[in-house]
Amino acid sequence: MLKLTKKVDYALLAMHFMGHQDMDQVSTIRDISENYQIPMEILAKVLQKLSKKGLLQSHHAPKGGYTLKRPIREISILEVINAVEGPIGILSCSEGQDKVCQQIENCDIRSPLERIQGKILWLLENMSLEELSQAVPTTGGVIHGSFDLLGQPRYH
Amino acid sequence: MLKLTKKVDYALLAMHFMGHQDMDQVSTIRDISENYQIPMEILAKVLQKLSKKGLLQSHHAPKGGYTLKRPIREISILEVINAVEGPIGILSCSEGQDKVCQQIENCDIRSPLERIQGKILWLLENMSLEELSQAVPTTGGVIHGSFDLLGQPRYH
DNA sequence: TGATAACAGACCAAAATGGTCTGCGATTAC
DNA sequence: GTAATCGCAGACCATTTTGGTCTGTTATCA
Repeated sequence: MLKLTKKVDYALLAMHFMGHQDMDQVSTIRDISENYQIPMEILAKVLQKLSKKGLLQSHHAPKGGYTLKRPIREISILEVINAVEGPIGILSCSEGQDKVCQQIENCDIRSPLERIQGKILWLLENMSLEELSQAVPTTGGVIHGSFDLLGQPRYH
Repeated sequence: MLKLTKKVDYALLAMHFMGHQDMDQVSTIRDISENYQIPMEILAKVLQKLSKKGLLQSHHAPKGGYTLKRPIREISILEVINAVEGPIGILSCSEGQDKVCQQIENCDIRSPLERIQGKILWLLENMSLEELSQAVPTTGGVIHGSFDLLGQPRYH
């Protein structure tokens, strides 16, 4: 229920891993899977998807591996999710066009839920992988009068 | 992936249904399931959970059924979700305490993801069931200089 | 006291998810 | 040129989650 999949977790970890190396340094599946204890085969598939979607550059050869195609600050969480799981929809009726939702004609709550969904997507789209590296500030340091998108105070 | 379950859909629809009747008018499972084409048995369980959590008042007797315990404007989407599915966590490692996440010790992305989760919960907590009834404005009518929590314009 | 409503839980089927296995294709160091 | 090292591809399977069914019980009231 409203949960990210393991594959997304793995993708985020892998991207994060590569983001903390030189742009031109290759990382192999083995490197990453050993670092995070992720099964190699499944990580392989995840990285394949990421490279198909243009987030990674693959280089198959000895001494090959993957590199980032863009710096992590230019890649959003949403892009990663979309790459490995396809477009997301929180509505249970938003999946296949073939199957028809039984409730659709009487469903008066659809459009408001879509608004919520839009906001969630907005959140994910506007958080970059770079921010995944930033620890959350613990004490003090608020910037007076400055608030983020959810009305929470910004920190120095 | 990041999707609401049918049970939550059913719960929201049922609450919405009851919200548009007099507070003291009872609705039966049959009423609601017929209105939305929802299987009776499963709707029954959903409503049971809602009444156990104190969102509904049940009255079992002939001419009995369910009534809302509070007006819908005082009930958040999050409350409904929590009632039927339990507390939500977008992290795939946030489930059971018994199972240990393989990546936990090297997981450097946990706390940022928890921030995202917090924001999503905030969204769901701050949208009431009443808002589920409000259609989204289509054209014009923006209030100049007024924006909602996501920086989107407010409407008249 | 029996009809009508909710309550309870075992049970099952389908789908999503996480993971394994097996083999192929590309590149390059030697 | 060829063998080692890397990614690519897809069939396959086990587990978990989800959606739904079935059977029977309990409470209330006309």
